[in-house]
Order: sequence, then C-alpha cells, then structure tokens
Amino acid sequence: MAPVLEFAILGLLQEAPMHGYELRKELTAKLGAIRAAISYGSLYPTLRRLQAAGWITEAAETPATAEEVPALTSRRGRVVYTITAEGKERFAQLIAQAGPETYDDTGFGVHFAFFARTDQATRLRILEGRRRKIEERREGLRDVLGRAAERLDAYTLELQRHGLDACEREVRWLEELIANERSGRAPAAPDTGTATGRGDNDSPPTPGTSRTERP
Amino acid sequence: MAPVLEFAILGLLQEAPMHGYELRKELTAKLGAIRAAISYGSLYPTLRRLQAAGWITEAAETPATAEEVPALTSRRGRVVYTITAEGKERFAQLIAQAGPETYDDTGFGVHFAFFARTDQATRLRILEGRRRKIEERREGLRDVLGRAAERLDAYTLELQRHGLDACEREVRWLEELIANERSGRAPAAPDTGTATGRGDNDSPPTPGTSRTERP
DNA sequence: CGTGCGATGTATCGGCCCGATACATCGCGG
DNA sequence: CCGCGATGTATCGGGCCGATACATCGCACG
Repeated sequence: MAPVLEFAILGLLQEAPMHGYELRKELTAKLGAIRAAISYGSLYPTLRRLQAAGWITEAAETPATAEEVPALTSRRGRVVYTITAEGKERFAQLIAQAGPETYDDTGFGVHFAFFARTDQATRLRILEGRRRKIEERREGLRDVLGRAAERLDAYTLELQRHGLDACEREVRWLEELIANERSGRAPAAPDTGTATGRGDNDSPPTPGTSRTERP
Repeated sequence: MAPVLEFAILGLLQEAPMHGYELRKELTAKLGAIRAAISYGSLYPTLRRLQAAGWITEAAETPATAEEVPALTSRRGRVVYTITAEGKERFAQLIAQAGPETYDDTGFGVHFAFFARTDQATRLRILEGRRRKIEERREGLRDVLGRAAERLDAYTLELQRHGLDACEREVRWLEELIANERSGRAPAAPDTGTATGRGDNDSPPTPGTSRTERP
C-alpha cells in the first residue's frame, strides 16, 4: 500500500528536484541505516509509477537554448524529477495514515527518517506503534528461548539470544525517544542532559521549514 | 542464486519430513530472529521449485488402506515433503560456496541458523565475511555522521547513530563468536558446557520430531 | 444440540524490490 | 591515446510478501 521507495522519493523531492542518480545517492545517505543501497531496478520503475499517478513530473534537462549546444554527441540528457502539489498531498496523507506496515523494520525506518516533516502527535503514535511491535517480537523470542530451547541447537539459540538483545535495546531506545517527544524537546541528546545548546531550528517542531527552494 | 527459503527448507527437511504448515511453523521458530513469519506466498512456490529441481519429493498423506476410511468428506490430504539425496547434496553445496549474499542480513542469519550442520572452517569463513561487511556498513555510517552531518536533520542523524550502534554491537558479537570458533569451543557458552564438539555427519539423531501424527 | 470460532491446512495473485546486466559520456592519469 | 572510475539511464528475471480464498477439525458457549 505504501511502499518504502514511494514514501522516500516523495519526501526527498520536497527538498529539491533531482535526477535519478542524485536521488539514489541521497536515498542511500538518508536510509543508509536501514537499507544498504537502493537499486535502480526499483528506483526507475517507482519513478515511472509516481509520474503515472501524477505525483511527480519528469523533464529532460535541456539547456536554455538547445540549438547553440553542439549536437555532435547527442548525449542522453539527465531527467529531472519534480514533485507536484498532488505529490505533496500524497506524502502528507502517507504520513497521516499509519498501517501495520508502518511498524515493520523498513517501514518504520523510512518514516523515522522523515520525522522532521511529521507533526509531533504522529511521531508519538508511530514510535509507540513500533515499540508495541518490537515488544511482541521480543516476547516471541523469549517464548522460543524458554519453551523450545531443548529442540534447537546451540547456534540457533545464540541467534535468538542476539535477536532478543537487539529487541530489548531498541525498546529502550524507543522509550527514550518517546520520553523526549512528550517533553517537547528535540530528537535525542547524545549524553549530556545539560542545555542542548544546539541548533534550535533544525526543524523538529515545525515541518514548515521551507528552506532550500531551488528554482 | 541461493534464496533464503530454499536453504532453510533443505536444512529443515533433513531433520524430518514435514507438510507445509508444520514447515512454516518450524521455519518461523528457527528464523524468528531474522524474519517475522514466512509467508505461504513464498513457501509453496519454493516447495514446488524444489520439487521440480528434484531436491525434495511431495507425497499426499494417504492412510495405509484408503478404502476403509469414510470418504464422505473428501478432505484434501496434507502433502508431506521429503528431502532427496540430491537435496542433501545441494544443501551441502550451498553451505560450501559463500557468495556476497551470504553476508547480508538475512543470508547470514539463515546460514548461522544452520551452523550445526556446517563445518568449523566454513563457520569461521562466514563469520569473518559477515564481520567485514558490517565493518564496511559501519564505516559508511561514520562517514555520513561525520561529513554530511549538517546536511541532515536531527531525526535522520539519530537513526544513523542507532544504526551505527547496532553495527558496533554486532561486530563485538562476531568477534566473540570468532574467538570461540578458533578455540574450538561450542557456539557461545552462557555457563554450561554440555554437548560440545558435534557436527560430524549430515544426519544427526532425530530430535524426536516424529510425533504429532494424528490420523 | 447447534453454532460459531480459532487452529490447522493448501494454494494463488498482484506487487515491491533487488541483483545482474547493458549502454553511453566525461575527466583524468598513465 | 587508452583505460578506468564516476556519472547517468534503463530493463529483465526472480524472490519474497500481504491479501485472499477455501476447507476441515475440535471445542466452548449458549
């Protein structure tokens, strides 16, 4: 329903129009923690899908006056993708509605990556939904480690233990983030709880940070 | 080349023949740490593919004498899947050859889950390959957090930080496992040292999974 | 005694996303 | 001048998932 790439592309193109290659680089930088590298085999078909839906437009990058450029080498021009008003609307709608897929690993990751464009109430809702999901996974792993321990070999058990550890760690992380959200503060303070003297307008509260409008 | 499901199914069917539903449950228990739940939409096609390749056989579960059973309700019999000699060979081959996909998240997970059927040298090779891959991911995240920090918002940075933390943690985990392997000890010893030094044959004693035969 | 409901059980379909692959240009160093 | 890595667009086959459909069994609840 709300594929990861679609969401991420609509989110990124709101900062600036881009061509495919650039988009992939930004995508990889932004989602590096949850995805190794976005494949062109999914990027280009998704772009075409988004254009068919009217959420983005693609325009061949043409010099101001095409004639004066030597046409000796008819280089295939880069295709620049720009988000439309409907696309922005679509993105807002995808943020608002949180389905079950919002809480799986990649779904949550991409939503989190665009929390700067998400209002606080929705951020809180997503964080709590994710926490619930991870808690369920944690209970499942505990069950297996408890009940079916003797049916599994030592390596499999070690794998479960490592997974369980990761779950517990993520729950703690989420708890911290939730507490921060509730207190109205910025995302997360690395260690020192004294005076987060950082950049204030990094756009935690207002998604209306309309900077980087490149014509 | 070596899809996760194919590997896992061949590994599981070496313990006992199973029908689809049971297979899915075992799969979910064994891979619970790396996969939420195996979908039938991938399980059944994979089973058919494996049969077409001659690595498993499927047999309709028929009562000993079909006639005496009341055929009033023509219940669709369960289909029991059994691994063939070629299947065992294929599994051994999949273990031996470690490609790049052996070290990604799910690929490594499923290989690790069947380490009890893997010789020590290969275990070591896989653990080190995985470590290398995670170290690369870690460096990538450090780069982004270092170089492109000001280009990203606070939430995205927090996501990268969390991912980086997970990488560092997994590297430590792998180091520990590698050290254990080198010392010839069992996987990871919380405390007890029971049942070490296994992995001799390709068909260990049946873990009594032949129960639950309800006619 | 019926009735519904959850577990068991097999199976298909549409769709996302990936890895491999192909092709073309540009700038730079050997 | 030639290769080689970065830039750049694009397709194809295939694995895996979520939704969906259909059928049986045992049991609790009214």
